[in-house]
Amino acid sequence: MSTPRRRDSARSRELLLAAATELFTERGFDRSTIREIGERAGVDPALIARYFGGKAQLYLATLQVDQLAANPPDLLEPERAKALLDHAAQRGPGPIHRAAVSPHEDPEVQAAAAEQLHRRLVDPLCERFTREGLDRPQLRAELTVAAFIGVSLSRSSGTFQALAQARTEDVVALALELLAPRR
Amino acid sequence: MSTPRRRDSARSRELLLAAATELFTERGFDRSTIREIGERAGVDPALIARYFGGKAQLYLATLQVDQLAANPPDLLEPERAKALLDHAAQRGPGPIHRAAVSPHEDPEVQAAAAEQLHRRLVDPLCERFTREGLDRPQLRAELTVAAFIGVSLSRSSGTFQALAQARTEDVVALALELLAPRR
DNA sequence: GCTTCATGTCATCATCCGAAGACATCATGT
DNA sequence: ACATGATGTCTTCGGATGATGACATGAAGC
Repeated sequence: MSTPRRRDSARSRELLLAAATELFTERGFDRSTIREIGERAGVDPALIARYFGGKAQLYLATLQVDQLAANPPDLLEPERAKALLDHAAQRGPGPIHRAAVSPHEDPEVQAAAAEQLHRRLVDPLCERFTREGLDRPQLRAELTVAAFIGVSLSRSSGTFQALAQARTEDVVALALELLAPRR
Repeated sequence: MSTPRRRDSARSRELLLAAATELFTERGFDRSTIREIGERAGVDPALIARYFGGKAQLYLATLQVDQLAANPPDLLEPERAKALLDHAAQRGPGPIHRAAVSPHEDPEVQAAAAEQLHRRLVDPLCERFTREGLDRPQLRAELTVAAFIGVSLSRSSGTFQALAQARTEDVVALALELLAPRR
């Protein structure tokens, strides 16, 4: 068995990354402090500067690891939509979702978030719409993703009671009924 | 003609309120500072404390004045939806919209925002759905408003190019095509 | 004119934050 | 064992922010 080393930079790095993902997910970038991140990770926050360069770079790192990473989800597939909403409901909306509605101050950071958002959500939808021969596929895709993100974020915000309390299956069913293009 | 008094608390109050509405709309509550508000209003920021009690209370005051105040908009009426999206595109999403996706830290403030959101957007839709005999009218209404807000906020964030650049009429038409309940 | 209160200006405080660096401690190679 | 670099801990700095109160100034009543 591998002896648990008392000092392990890789492990510290990952602990910080995981804690940062949690906090950025729960409260967003601005309201998360590197002290909180360090506390949750059980790692001194000064190491954030050493291993990532700073809070902004740590945020960029979390974007790369965000759980959407799996095969590109197609929002119009009920199982995928449900999985995404479930994930958001249980662990909060991902940093990428937040970036869609409240842009980051640093343009570089915002651009990175936008790139992830497109690659993982918009582009797959756009391809689907193109395949289906719908007009304005890009606009349709962005509109759909924006609406989906609005629902996902609103569900976590506590502002909409019925939306937050409804079972995910019901939300997905209703949303797809509304969002699915007319045949 | 009324002599413009060099000292006029009512005027100072309104200048602060107007400037605060602008800034909260542009950058949200957290990223707006009372110094910026005072600067834009041409009024000393210390007067915020005197006339409103503090930054949070000033925010509450802006919620009451938010431009949605006019007759309850029905999102499914194209003219109303276009007006709301146009307004958001030109002057930024209102503070109420932001509150739906990123809850305020202070529960009291958040509750006030939620109340406005329901009174002005959710409730009218819910009544409409009820009249039309649709099931789950409350859930439908919240879902629709959440989606609409996602679109509105995303349009202003610069994350979605096609969505931001498309003419408002086209966005509304496409959104209504997607959102309108099946007949 | 003088008083008195409303209104406005300014300086300062306490707090929080991200960043940086000094210093301590452990691991590893020789 | 020792030297050296990696890793971790702690303190401190500079800046920003909201709040507060002391003080100044104008307005209104007498």
